[in-house]
Parts: sequence; structure tokens; C-alpha cells
Amino acid sequence: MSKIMQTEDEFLCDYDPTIFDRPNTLVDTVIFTVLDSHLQVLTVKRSNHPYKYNWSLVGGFIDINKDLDIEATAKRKLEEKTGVKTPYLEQYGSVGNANRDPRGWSVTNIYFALIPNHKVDLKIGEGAIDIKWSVISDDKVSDKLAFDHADILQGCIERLRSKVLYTSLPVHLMPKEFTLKELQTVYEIILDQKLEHKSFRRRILAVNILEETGKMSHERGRPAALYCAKTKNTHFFIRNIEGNR
Amino acid sequence: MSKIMQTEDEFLCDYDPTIFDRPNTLVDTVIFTVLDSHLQVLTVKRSNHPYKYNWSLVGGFIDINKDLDIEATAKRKLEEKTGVKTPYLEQYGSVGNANRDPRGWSVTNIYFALIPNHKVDLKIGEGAIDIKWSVISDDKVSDKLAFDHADILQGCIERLRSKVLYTSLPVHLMPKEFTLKELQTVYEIILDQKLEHKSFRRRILAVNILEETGKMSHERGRPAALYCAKTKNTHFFIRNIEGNR
DNA sequence: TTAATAGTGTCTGTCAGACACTATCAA
DNA sequence: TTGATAGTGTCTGACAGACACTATTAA
Repeated sequence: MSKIMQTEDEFLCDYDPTIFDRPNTLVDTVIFTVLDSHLQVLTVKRSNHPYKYNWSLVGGFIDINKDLDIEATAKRKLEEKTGVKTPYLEQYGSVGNANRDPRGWSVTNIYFALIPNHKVDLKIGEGAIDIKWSVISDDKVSDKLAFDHADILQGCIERLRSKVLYTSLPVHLMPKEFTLKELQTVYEIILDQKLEHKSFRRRILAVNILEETGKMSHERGRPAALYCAKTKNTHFFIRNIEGNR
Repeated sequence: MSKIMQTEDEFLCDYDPTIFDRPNTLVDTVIFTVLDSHLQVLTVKRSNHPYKYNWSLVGGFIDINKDLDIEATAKRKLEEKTGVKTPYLEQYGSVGNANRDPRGWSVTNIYFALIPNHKVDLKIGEGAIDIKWSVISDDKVSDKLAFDHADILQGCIERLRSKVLYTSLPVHLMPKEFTLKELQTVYEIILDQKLEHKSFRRRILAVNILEETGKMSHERGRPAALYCAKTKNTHFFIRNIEGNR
């Protein structure tokens, strides 16, 4: 570092990454599903300090020898816990400050995932002694969450809710085949309000993101057409759902 | 760490934050302004390796002894370079991977700022030998930027542009007093398309975010009413600007 | 007067909500 | 048949774009 002139290669050769104090760096993922008529989030019970035996979001340290990027860390943890390999995964942002972790200055990179509730196979991974879906009610879960995870969860719920007003995001929460009414119900659960069914059908069908399977769902009453998603892409509407006037 | 039972306090007392490899952690800010009929971004020329003498975004390492949170890092760097203390500042997200920095695995927490072009006093800070506004054209600046800053810049421009379709964000780029036509021009510069003036006036005036100062701007032609922002809050419209049909 | 720019009046188009109506199944 | 649920017809209202019109200044 003290040489008068130095090439970039010489600089990197001499570079000591430990001379500056660096924050701890983590990745946390808010894994959403809709189950039993509720928006739910995957939580794990911590087996280690800090916040030993408290429930928390799914997350942990980046393994810089194994993960190529932070999204890979999120996917690795998510697959480890749920077996789901290709969820809808979007970055929420990052939070970093001196107080969020008693071990010291830390930054967490936050993702949220949407996964259909079918065929999820929960596994208690390392660092955990329990895992469960937690019902979200009033933007919170009933257990007190470790660290600042309650704030992070609330931020992700708000982001999700506001995007649901102008996107087809809830399609990522559906099973392979579903009826329009089932999709509407998922919208209603996330938005926490009833929607007008005619407007909803018109809106969804107009943008050509679903395909009729030709099959019908036979529950009570008139059978309903089963649809499947035409694409993994999310549709962005140019007008919001406005809710009841 | 090897004790059978340990309280959280004992755990924290024994905790050694250096036993795991941790990525470098930075904060970068895309500082936007509108100047000379162009969207521009603040760039600095690096005085040190890596990417010595290359232009880059404003940013650097977190000072965990000085910064209480990552936003404070962003604000500190921004004030150091521009003298602006209370800009519009929003987190874009974070990017972290093994390859973005030749010094090794690194994560950068990205913010974008909107500042009015008046009274900005650029200062070459530490780590830099030059500073300038760079014109954005085709989502890029003409200089090649260090690290993955060109990608980060592009992501922030896309985020900005999409939010401008349904928010009053451009108000944060205006001087204290401005005409509706001047505001419209800023919208047009960011969106890179002409807007219909009647629709624009109707949209902005309907939501009551501006206040008439009573003063008039006297340029060529009929004088125009001068407005100022009623609030620092950003308004979210329920319908997008749809552009020319 | 004219050129330039600010600002209005008003028509159409799109798509949201509201809500009554019809359709199709099981029991 | 009736009850339940799926799906349609169609009105209204909000607000976007289009574009012609009027208003106010300087030269």
C-alpha cells in the first residue's frame, strides 16, 4: 500500500481484506404461501445463540466459498428448508445497522419468495430445532420474531400487497391448475378485502396470461373452468385494483 | 463456543466475528439530477486501485464506527460530495457476488437520490481525483464505469422511470418554485417521451400536491403560474401515465 | 398586429366498480 | 324443483389521451 506507483495487480496481491472492520453479512428470505385461507410465512426456531429458541425468518450467513451471489444464498436456504428449487424470488432490499444483531454491526439482504402450498416438504435444517408456517394476521405473526425480523416481515407484506394491486403476482402462489375464483380468493386474502368478481375476471382474462386447460373443477354448484399459467412472467397492469368504492 | 450450556451473554462475550469469511460491504448511491435538458448522474474519478482513474458511482465502505446504519453511509458520502443534506433518498436494493470486485466477494447496498440541480457544490472527496455530472443517454453514461456500476446505474434508471409513471417523484428534482410546464419537461426527460400538456396539468393539479405561490414566471409568451411543493411526500397515482396512444 | 407560450373546454377511449341477470351442476 | 356456485350483460364513473380553442405577454 505504501509503494509510490503500483499496478492494479500489485495492489490486489498486497490487498488484505481484514484491515477494515466489516459488518456481518446475511441473507434472509420471507417465504410466503397461502394456506388455510391465510397468508403465511415460513419460520424456523433457532437452535443457537443469539435469540436461541426464538422463531425467526429463514436465513443465515453467506457462504462465500459456496455461493456465487446473494440470490444463490437465498435459494440454497430456501431449498434446504422446503425442497422448492425455482420459486418466485424477488429482492426486497437490505437493512444494515449497528443494533439489529447483538453480535455487532450487520447487514442483511432480504428476499421474498412466493411458493404454492402443495408439495412443500418442510425440513428442519442446521441452526434450527423446528420449522413451521406462521399465519400472518394484521401484518404480524403471533410469535415474537428474533432480531428485527418482525419489521422486515412487515415491510415485505407491504411490498407484496402494493404489488398485488397492479400485478399478477398471486399466480405464483397457485397450484398448476386453478379456477378464476380460487385465484380471486388469493388476491382477496393478500389484500384483505373482497373484490368484485366480474371486474376481476375481466381484468385477468383481458391480459391473456392464463390458458384454459379444458378441464373443469367439480365442487358444489356449477363446475368451474380450470386454468393454468401461460408464462412464469408477471404481468404489470397499467391500472390498480381500486377496491370497493 | 464449546461449552455445553451457555447464556446469550456468555455466547456474545466469546463471539469472534472474524472466524467466518465475510464479504466486503459497501454502499453506492446513484445521484440523479436534471441539468441542461438531460437526466444526469454524479460520477467520481477514482484515485486508487482497483479501477484507478476510472469513473464510478459515489460510494465506498461502511464506517462501522461512524455510521449508525447503511442509509447514514449513503447520506455521509452524498453530503461530502454535494453538500446536500436532505435529498430524496430511496434504496434500490443490494448486489453481491464473488466477481463484482477484484478484491473479492463483495456486497453493495445501493441507494438512489434525486437532487435539484441548483446550489449543488461539487467537492472532490477522498478516494477521488475528479467529480462531474455525467449525461445519461440510452440508459448509459459515455465513460466506462468501474466495477458493475453500469449495470447498477441501468437498474436504477429503470426503477426511476417506472416509478415516474405513477408517482410525483420528479417534484424532488425541481427548484423551490417552478411552473407546471417545467415539471412536465422533467417528466418528459426521464420518460424520454412527450406528454400531452392538458392531461398532465389535470393529473398533477387534481391531487393537490402543489401550491400556487401567487408569483408568475416571465419568460417569452404568456407568464406562467409558479408553484411550490406542498409536502415532501411523494404522491402515488392509481393509474399510470400511458403515453401517446 | 404577430409569435410565443399558458391555460381551458370537451370529446373519446379504456377500464374500474356495481349489480342484475343467466347457466349449470348436485341433491 | 331448489340451492349453490360459475359466468355474462351492461350501466356508470374516473381518468387517460387528443386536439381545438382562448388568454396573456413582448416585440
